[in-house]
Amino acid sequence: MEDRYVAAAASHLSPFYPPVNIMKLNEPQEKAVRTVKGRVLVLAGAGSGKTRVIVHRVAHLIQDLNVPPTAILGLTFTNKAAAEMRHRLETLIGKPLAKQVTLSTFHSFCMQVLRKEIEKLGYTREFSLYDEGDLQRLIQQLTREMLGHEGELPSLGPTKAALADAANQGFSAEEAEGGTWHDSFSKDLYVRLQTTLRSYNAVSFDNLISLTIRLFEEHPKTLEQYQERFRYLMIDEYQDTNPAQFRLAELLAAKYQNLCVVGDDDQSIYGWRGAEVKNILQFKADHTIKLEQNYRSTSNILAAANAVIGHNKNRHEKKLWSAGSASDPIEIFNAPTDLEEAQGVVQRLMVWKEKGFKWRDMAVLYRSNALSRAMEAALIQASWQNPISNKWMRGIPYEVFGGLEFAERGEIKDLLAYLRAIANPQDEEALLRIINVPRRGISDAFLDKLTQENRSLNVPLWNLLEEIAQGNKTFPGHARAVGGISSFVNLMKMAAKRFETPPLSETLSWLIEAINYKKAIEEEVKSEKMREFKWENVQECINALAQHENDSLQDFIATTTLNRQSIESHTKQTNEDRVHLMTLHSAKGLEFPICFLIGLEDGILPHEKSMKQTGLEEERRLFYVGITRAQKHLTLSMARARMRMGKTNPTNPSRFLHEIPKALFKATDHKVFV
DNA sequence: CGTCAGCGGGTTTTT
DNA sequence: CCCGCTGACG
Repeated sequence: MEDRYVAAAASHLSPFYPPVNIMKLNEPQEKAVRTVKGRVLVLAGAGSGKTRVIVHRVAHLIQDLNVPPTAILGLTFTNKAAAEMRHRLETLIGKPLAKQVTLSTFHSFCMQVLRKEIEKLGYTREFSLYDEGDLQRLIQQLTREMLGHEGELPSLGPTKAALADAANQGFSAEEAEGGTWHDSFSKDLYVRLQTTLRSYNAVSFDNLISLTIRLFEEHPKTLEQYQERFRYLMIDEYQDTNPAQFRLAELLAAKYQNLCVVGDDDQSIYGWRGAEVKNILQFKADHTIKLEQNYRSTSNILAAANAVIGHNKNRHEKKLWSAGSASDPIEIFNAPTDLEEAQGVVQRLMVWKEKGFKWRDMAVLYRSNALSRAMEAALIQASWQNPISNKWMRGIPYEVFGGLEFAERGEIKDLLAYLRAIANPQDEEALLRIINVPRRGISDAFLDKLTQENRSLNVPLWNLLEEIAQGNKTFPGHARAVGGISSFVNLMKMAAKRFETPPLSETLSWLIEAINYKKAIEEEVKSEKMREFKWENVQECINALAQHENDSLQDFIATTTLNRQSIESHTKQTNEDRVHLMTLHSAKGLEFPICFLIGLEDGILPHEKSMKQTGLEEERRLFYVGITRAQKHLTLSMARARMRMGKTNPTNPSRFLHEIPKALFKATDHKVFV
C-alpha cells in the first residue's frame, strides 16, 4: 500500500528547493532538516539551534513533503521541553496543524498507548499511575512485611540502587527472576513490588515504559499499528535515554527506520536515572550531522562553558564556536549569607528590569529545589518601581517550576487518592490512604487485619470491604469499624456513579461536602491561617478538575501525576511575565537572556553526594548546562554561609569556578545599591 | 480508637 | 527546619 506521503517524502531528493521555512538555517542545520529518511544522528552542541532544527524538521515534513502531522512522533524527557517545542511549532505552522503532531515525554506517550492497549496485558483501563511517593510507601510496606518486626530496616541504600537498576532495565517480575542480582532480598522485593502493583491494577513511572515494551514485544500486530502510524520518529536529548527507553525507541522505529535522534553527550545529566550516554555515542546512523555553531550566547559565556566542560575527560571533543560579540563579562559575586545572596540576585533583577528586560527574560537556576526558598523570600519582599507607571510595586512576580509542593500537599494527595480509588477500586494504596480520612473509626490495627486476610485469601481489599458492608462478613467487637467501612463503601459506590457523568468538578465538590472535608480540616489543623490555606488548596483542586472537563477522571489523574505543574499552573496564565525559578535539570533545553546560577558552592554544585569521579563529571556537565542557558548575561553567585537543615554552615566556592578563565569574569559586590 | 508530644532522620536532580 | 513515626495516655 503506497501512501501518498511516503512517495512525497522521497521528494527531498528533487532539485526543488523547499519553501520558506528552512531558508534561514545554516548548512548543517538545513541538512538535518532535509535528511528525513533513515537513521539520523544530530550531535547538537548547546545553543546550536537543536530545538529549532527539530521544529523545522517537523514543519518541513508536513508542509513540504505532505507528511500528515499525525504520522510524526517527537519524544522528549521533560514536560517543559515538550511544551516549549509545541509552542515553537505552533508559531511556525499554526495551531491546528501543530496540535496534530504527537509531541510528548516518553512517559506520557506510553501513558497514551497504555490507555488504549493495556487490557492486552491483563490490566484494566482504569489502572492507576503511582508516583514516586506512592511507590516509596509501597516499598516500605512490603519491606516491613518481608522482614517482619525483627529487622530494623537495615541499609536500604544498596537495595534501592538495585531496584532502580532493574526498573531502568524495564524488568518485569519474570525477567527479574532470571536477572543477576547482588542479593536475593533486593530481587525478592522487586518481584514482590511488581506483582503487588499488578494486583493493584497500578503501574509505576518505570512500568509505563516497560509495559509498553512488553505490549509491543508480545503483540507484534499492535506494534505494527504504531509503526504504521508513527513513521517519523524524533527523540530529543537522546543522551538521556535509559536502556528501557532505548529499547522502546528501537521497537517503534524497527519497521521504517526513520529515526532521528538529537543530543549532546556534554549535556548528559540523567546518569543517576539510568541514562546511558553510550546510546548516543554508539547510535547506528545512516547520516550523522554535527551542529557546532552556537547562536545563543555571547562569546564570553560560550568561552566559559567550553573551558569548564573541557575539564571532563570522558567526552567527545567538539568545537563550539560563535559569531557573536564578547559583550559583558560574566559577573560573579560572593555574599555573606544565602539571604544576602538572594537579595543580591533580586537587586540585579531589578536593574535588568529597569534596562527594559521583561521579567520573563530572566531565570534563576539552582542545583536543588531547596535553594528556591531564600530566593522566593527575597522576591516577595522586594520593592521595585514599575518603569511604565512609575508606581512602586511590592514583590517581583515569579514562578517556580518543577517543585513538588502543590501535588505533595496532604489535602491534594487525599483528594487525588479519593479520585484514584473511585476510578480504580483495586488501588489499595489509594484506598488505604483515605479509608479513614476523615475519621470513620477504622483503626490501623483493624486495617492490618484486613490486609492480611485479603493477602492470604488472595482477594482484593475492596471486595473484602464490600463483603463487610453487605454484612456477609462479621467482626464481633468491631462494630464501629464495620459501620465506618459500610458508610465508606456506600459513599465510594455512589461517587463512582456520579463521576460517570460530567461535570466532574461539581461531583468533586459534592464529594468534598459528602465527606465533610472542611470539617475534617478544621478539626485537624490548629492554626487559622493553615486551615484557610488548605481549604484554598482544596478549591484549587476543584478548579483544576474544572479545567479538564472534557477529560475522563482517569485522564485527569494521569495528567496530574505525569505533570505536577499542570495542576497548579492553570491559575497562572502561561507566558505571564514572571521570573523563572527552576533547577538546572529542568532548565535543560531552555534559554534565557538573563541567567543567574546560584548556590555555586562545593557540596551543592558539585553536590556532596556525587563527588566520586563519574559523579563529578556529571556535576560539571550540569554546570555546563546552566552556563549555556544564558544568552546575553550570566551571573554566578554563592554565599559564604548557608542555612541547611536548620543550621547555618560555612561554605566554600564551587571548585568548578576555578575552571573559568579569569579574563572572562568580573567579581562584584553582592550589593548593587548601597 | 484517637491525640499529641517527643524524637530521630533526611535533603540531588524528573517522569 | 520539616517531615513522619512511635509510643504513652485519654
